Amino acid sequence: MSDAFAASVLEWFDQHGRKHLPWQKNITPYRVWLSEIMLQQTQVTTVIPYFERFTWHFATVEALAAAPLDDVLHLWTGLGYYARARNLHKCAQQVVAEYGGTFPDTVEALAALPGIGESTAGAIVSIAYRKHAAILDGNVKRVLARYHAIDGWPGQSATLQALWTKARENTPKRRCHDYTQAMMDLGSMLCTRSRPACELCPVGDGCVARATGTQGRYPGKKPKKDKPVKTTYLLMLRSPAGELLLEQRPATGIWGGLWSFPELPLDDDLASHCRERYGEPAQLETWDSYRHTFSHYHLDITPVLIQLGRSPDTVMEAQQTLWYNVHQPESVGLAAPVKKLLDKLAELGPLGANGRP
DNA sequence: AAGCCGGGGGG
DNA sequence: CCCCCAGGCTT
Repeated sequence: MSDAFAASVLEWFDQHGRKHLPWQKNITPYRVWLSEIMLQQTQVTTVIPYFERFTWHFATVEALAAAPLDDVLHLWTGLGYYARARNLHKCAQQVVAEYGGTFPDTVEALAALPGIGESTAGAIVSIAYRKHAAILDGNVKRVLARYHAIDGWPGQSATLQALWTKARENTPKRRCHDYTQAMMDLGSMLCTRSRPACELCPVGDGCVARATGTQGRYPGKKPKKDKPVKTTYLLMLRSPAGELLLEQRPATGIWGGLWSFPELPLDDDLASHCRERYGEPAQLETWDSYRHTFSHYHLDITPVLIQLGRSPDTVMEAQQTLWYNVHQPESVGLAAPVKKLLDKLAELGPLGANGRP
């Protein structure tokens, strides 16, 4: 039963599967691991340029382990879920310290490392080491949920267990590495979220969802809850030399470890805050606010450009600060909205003009 | 079991 | 606007 399923999937893969993605060239455990971490909750087309930059800067796990965390976060800027980058760095250091720079080859040992869960471990074992292991990523969940008509949201443990059981049952001993890749290709190329191409599916004959026309029901959808809206000023404090003041955020929480503009609650009196803190000759320019959406809330941002008459005597609080030169960028991690604002500030020109276009 | 954690692509 | 993506960690 499972053999027939795998055989059909593999036959389709030989003809139509993807075989030229960057991490499919020069396959090593390091490169497979790096790609799998980047691909967590992130689409292939988004990951590709990041993967290229990362492997260019860090060709080996030793190089990654030896790098400053700020360099890692810098290269990760824009990818999101920055805990992945911090765990990536920590994991590299553990692999070097505990395994002499060679990734372990079992699901158990891999899943004990930071940032590697059961599915990512299975992908490394099967693809990099060509040993028997199952995966269960978003693609495989969708394929199996439809094929077996498994009800429920995969976030529920019962649903997840049912999917894992099917995933393990269907994974063949032979050509396991190709099967792993094939299932991900099947999910992303044919068994798509909307309008799946069932006519082209190699296992369409046995698919319960197709037979009953219920592809849209699987996998079960996550119960949605309305996201709260938060608001803030982002203070773009610009020195006479044109540099911007950035603060490093705490290691945990949103944008953990990244550098960002000082924030001020939208309720506060902007003018008096600046007067008290940065001296009178400051010029304020409030930009149009815009919405940045996270996975669990909206953040309405109002940027404020504050041109300082002189550099304040720093030492705000215990927080780490730096003056950022938009024309000679530091190698630090930046939140996406911060990077966008810095890019916009760079376009405004060397200095002088404190107005927008 | 539920919440936290980004940003972007596509409908 | 909506959805969800090669998930894992924390509580």
